[in-house]
Amino acid sequence: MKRYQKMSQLYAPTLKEDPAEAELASHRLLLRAGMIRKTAAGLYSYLPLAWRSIRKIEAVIRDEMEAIGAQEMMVPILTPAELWHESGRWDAYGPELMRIADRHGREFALGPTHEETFTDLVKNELRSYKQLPCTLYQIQDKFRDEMRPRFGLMRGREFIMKDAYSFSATQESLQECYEQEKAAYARIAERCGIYALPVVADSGQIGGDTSVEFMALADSGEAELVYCDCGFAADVEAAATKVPVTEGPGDGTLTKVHTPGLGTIEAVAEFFGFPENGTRKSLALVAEDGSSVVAIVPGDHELNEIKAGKLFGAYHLMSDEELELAGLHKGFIGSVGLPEGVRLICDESLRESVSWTCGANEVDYHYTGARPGRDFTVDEWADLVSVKAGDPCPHCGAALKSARGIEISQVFQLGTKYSESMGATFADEDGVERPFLMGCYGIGVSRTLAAVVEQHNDEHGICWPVCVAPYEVEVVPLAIGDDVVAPVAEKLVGELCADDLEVLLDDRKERPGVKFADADLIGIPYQVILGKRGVANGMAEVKVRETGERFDVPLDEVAAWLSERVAPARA
RNA sequence: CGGGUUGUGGCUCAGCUUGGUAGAGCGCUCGGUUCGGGACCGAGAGGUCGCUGGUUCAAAUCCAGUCAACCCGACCA
Repeated sequence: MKRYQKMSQLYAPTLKEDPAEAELASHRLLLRAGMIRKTAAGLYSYLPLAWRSIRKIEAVIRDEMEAIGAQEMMVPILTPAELWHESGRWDAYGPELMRIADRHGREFALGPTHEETFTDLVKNELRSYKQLPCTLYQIQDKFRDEMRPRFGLMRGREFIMKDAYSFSATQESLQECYEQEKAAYARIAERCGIYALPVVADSGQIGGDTSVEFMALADSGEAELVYCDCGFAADVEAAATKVPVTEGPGDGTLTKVHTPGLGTIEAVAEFFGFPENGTRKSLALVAEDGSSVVAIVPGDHELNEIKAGKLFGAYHLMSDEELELAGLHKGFIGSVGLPEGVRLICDESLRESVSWTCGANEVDYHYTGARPGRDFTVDEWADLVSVKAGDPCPHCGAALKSARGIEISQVFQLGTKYSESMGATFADEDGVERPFLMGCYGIGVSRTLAAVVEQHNDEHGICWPVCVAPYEVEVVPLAIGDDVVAPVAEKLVGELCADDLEVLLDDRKERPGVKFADADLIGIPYQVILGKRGVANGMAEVKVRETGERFDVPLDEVAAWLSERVAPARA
């Protein structure tokens, strides 16, 4: 027997107009539906409706964690600086780590994640391989002093996260823990009503399936990813594939061509009547160590900033002054005849190509038919490009598609990074002390809520999937003050509660239009509309929020009708 | 942290250029009429115009500083 909530008493201040501060659907609708309120930049209060959904998401997580044997616990949000010094992250984490000092001047950090705390916790108690593997987790507020908090719950400075840490004796065991978490994460996303793809997040490791992010597909997502029907998906920042390259025009002999004013890839390609892919894009940059570099990629691709960062450190593209100083000419940079002291680094995809079209390092001239090894020397071949839609899938070769996504969770194999630096060891079968092999697994709980809304809304408001809806059914009696409808609503609500349905009753003395608008905005999955005429005929009208379908159901069958549909849809 | 924009009742905004009694719509309160898709009529309440200083007889308005928020960028389980 459930209790029901009267809307007249519900703290859910809905807004008729869009708040000026909100751009994203989730941000706008959660505010308008009276589910969240901003307390300060990047800090949000969860009002009763949102909190019910959050608790449902947490319930799904708890269920899936229990199923794989992970144990829930709780550590302090406040973490002593010593732990961060041990791992080296007090300095490495940077300004994003929120620091605080107590009255004695002792320093603490508000936990942005808890590898240190959990590693420190277990290192004295998990002493033997016999106790392993062990996975512990918590659901707790996390703090990150984001440079730019935005998009409501999507990127806050304080947010709810489930974080799990596994401790294993062997790589095989770590792999197993990791796979279990990964599988659980896929089920969690699905049970929360989210369409998410597991995305390769770090391909820098050779054969590296060491980190996967789950991306809820949404145009508003901050991450760009490429994916393939074969199941491959990767963040464009991390994706690597063999980018196809076409040879440029000409017969393969080095030829200097007058190209007055053609300083862009587009103009050059048009001039030669060749696709942009047949040209070579040259970028001049200054690496972190101050050295000058020319990086060359296929003309129709972009230099990947993350990959470049790994090669060149904190680099920047040359300004006009720096170009001049280095003896380079904007729009006409190329591989042939580079000035002394400029390193030439070219993308892997170009290694087999023997007829390049690129700038001549002379204003208003390009070369065609430039051949590496014959006409110029490449100092280094490296993976430099951002993979884009249409490039071949590295697994099956089909054309990749691109999409945007919201990162809702991530699983990661840490190895011994923390256990080694913090001296967390156990005794193996031979009595030898070894560092734990660790994994960590995070889910952005509050972000998941936002992602659900991003994927389930229309022009009228939110369309909650049953599994995470604040309530399952909203009963909307019309005809205010009518002495027939009100008692019928009361009776019906009693029946629904008896069937363990979660019910919101709109008992407010509002006109029908207001009730309908709020019902659609808040987005409870099933609306039971009780009008004067229908009730007189013993009928209710049930509206399915997400599809807009309407059903006329006899009053005494409504509870059964709803139970039949709601129960199987629960998470 | 760089670039841009904005701070005026609970919300959305006008007024500022050209200084002179602080406005509208929505929301809220009371009375009445209405009642299946954000009603109407009437009567009200509610704002030191982000903050500090300056100019002026006089500042929401002009000037300087400062704080905050939002957007773009860089950054980010």
